[in-house]
Amino acid sequence: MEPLELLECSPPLTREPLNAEQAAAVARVFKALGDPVRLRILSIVASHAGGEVCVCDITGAFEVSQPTISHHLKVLKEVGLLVSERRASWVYYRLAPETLSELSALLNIPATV
Amino acid sequence: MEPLELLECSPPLTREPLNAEQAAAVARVFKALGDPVRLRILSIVASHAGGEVCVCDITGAFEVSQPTISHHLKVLKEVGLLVSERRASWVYYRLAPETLSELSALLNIPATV
DNA sequence: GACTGACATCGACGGTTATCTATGTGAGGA
DNA sequence: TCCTCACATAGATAACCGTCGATGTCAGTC
Repeated sequence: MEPLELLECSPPLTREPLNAEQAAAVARVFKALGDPVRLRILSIVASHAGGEVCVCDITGAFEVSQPTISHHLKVLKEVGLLVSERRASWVYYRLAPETLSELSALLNIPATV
Repeated sequence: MEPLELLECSPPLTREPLNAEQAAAVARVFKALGDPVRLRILSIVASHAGGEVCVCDITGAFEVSQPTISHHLKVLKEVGLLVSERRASWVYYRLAPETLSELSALLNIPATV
């Protein structure tokens, strides 16, 4: 699956109404962002020096169980917000390029002045 | 309730990890955006000439029932994405100022070059 | 005041989701 | 080979959510 395809060709919300297909694709990503734990995970990854974090760095920052964190990481990965790579015993997550920027552009409103 | 307060003071995701309170406030808005029908409603309002639409203009664009549209409008209003005003028999919705821009800024990633 | 049209609220139902514990898997070390 | 550590998957459960039909509310009209 190519999670970003429809996202890339969706116009800014202010230009024209989204059709059903575009809306479904975009909503999928926003739904992933609509959970406090996932948002915090994303911000941990996004703000971390070096651009990537080990899962153990994330798990330690929350009170929820390790499988729950694993579940949230999977969701963020499935919608194209994160990518992962295994090195030895550890799995590292980093931001998928472009996805956040595309969302940002989608929500951007041209200056009214 | 002031839905925008925490949103305004939340740093971009890439600057520092969100704390639990910030994440909860932001997730609330993204959750509202995480439904295809609500996204389409928002894009209809955002892209409409004049900046506001009557509920009847929205209801006609979907196959879901009128109470369902009313429910979604309520959700979008509660998180501070839309505002409404009644004039005579009709209710008009328009974008709440700033909210979309704040979300856009939140997701924005500084250029890596 | 009674009727109609526009919209909101209510209560119910089915599907989804966040969380947990238990277990599986894959890699490195003794 | 066996153990341990890091992480993912499976299955269960309780809470949440999107949708509906029925009904309420508010404004204008006859």
